[in-house]
Amino acid sequence: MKKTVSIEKRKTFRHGDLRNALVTAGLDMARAGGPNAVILREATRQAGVSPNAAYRHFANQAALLDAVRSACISRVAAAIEEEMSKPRVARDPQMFARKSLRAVGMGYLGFAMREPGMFRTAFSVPPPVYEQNSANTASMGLNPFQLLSLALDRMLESGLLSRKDRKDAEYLAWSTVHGLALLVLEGPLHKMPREIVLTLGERLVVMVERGIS
Amino acid sequence: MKKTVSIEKRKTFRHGDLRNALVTAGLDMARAGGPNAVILREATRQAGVSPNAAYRHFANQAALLDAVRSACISRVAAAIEEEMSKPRVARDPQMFARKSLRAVGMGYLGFAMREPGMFRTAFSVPPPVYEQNSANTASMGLNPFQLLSLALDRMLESGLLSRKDRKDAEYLAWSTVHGLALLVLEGPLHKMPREIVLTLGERLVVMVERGIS
DNA sequence: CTATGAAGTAGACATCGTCCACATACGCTA
DNA sequence: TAGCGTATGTGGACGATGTCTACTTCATAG
Repeated sequence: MKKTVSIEKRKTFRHGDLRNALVTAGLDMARAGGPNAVILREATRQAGVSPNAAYRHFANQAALLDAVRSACISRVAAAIEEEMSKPRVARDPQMFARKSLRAVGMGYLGFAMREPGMFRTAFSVPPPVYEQNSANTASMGLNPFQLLSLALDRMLESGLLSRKDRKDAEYLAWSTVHGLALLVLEGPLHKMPREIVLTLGERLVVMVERGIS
Repeated sequence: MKKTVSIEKRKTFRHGDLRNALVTAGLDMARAGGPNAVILREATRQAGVSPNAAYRHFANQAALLDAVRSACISRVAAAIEEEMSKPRVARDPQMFARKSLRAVGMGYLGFAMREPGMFRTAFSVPPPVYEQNSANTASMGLNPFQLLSLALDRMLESGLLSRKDRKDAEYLAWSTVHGLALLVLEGPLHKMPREIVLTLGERLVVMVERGIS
């Protein structure tokens, strides 16, 4: 239980990179136990620093949590990007668009199953991203929402989606996989086997593809 | 801020109905602030009782939260039932089935918008309801999941759904509205206006109807 | 009428977030 | 190069929460 990671009893008075150390520690806790497990004091402990030192870098524990969440969102974006980059060749534009949408959905779901704690942390309470984007990106420079938009744009361009149906389609598609993920991670479907979840995910994507237009 | 509800400084040593009083207090807190706001000590305070008294009725605060969640789920079920009972006449079976599904979805979403705290409490962490039902019902004696199943059965019976597509369809449909609700309540769509949410909800139901078969 | 056990009380402890006052030493300026 | 201002950490304290171990009260079964 007592993990006490990396407490080298630093000799310099200054830590040198405390802010980062705290976020990293917070990320570990988030990974292991979700947003509620991100304890400010524990983070300072792991960084080998007194509790109050944290307040030189974060206004309060909510601010720390916020930084951790931001990191988590980036991970989600990275997972989606990786899934999107899998299909090497993409000759048929429509097939390409379809595969893109599928990749976004399954990348999202896959990450949720692989890293429940980080996923739950990424999408909890206070980041009003509606009509507003601030970082949280991965290598491609896009956040999860923007990656989804990209996939939907490909569907529009390839003629799979009318301009009218394209509007706000991200919210429809997003709701779908997000719902499944949360029902499984912190909802009544807690005990559903992961493989079944992914199978349902595939059906979900098909459903979106068919029902959205 | 200080609500201090109903502290009549009871004269009898026994409270008489403490368990219920605690759940009620917990429900109030859940309504106001979601699952994290359900504080054991505060509940005992509102019941006019010492903190430890709670331990005569609940093993720990998690157990109290569990009771509160159960109550919240019943409320959800009630909301859905009400929405389902609205369409008086139902001549065409297919139309009836469609309306039923719509009612479940919109009842669910509507409750989420009306009672965010209770909704968030209802579907958080630990009630493994997958392949298992224990109470949490409303007047009709069905929990939200069973009400959804009922609607889908109507679609099957009226020929709107093949037997194959009917299988596990509840998870697909459920994920959809649940996702939208949570993205809005405790996710990035926090600031999305309620009316827009409901409009998206309608589109979502249509999407399910079309894409599910 | 009594004793037994369920329901409540009292006090204590560890942990958390956070505030205030104080200490340290990095790096710029004179 | 000496000195100093301030960013960064430390120490101690406070109130709040969950929970543990006694102790008390009293309704009721025998």
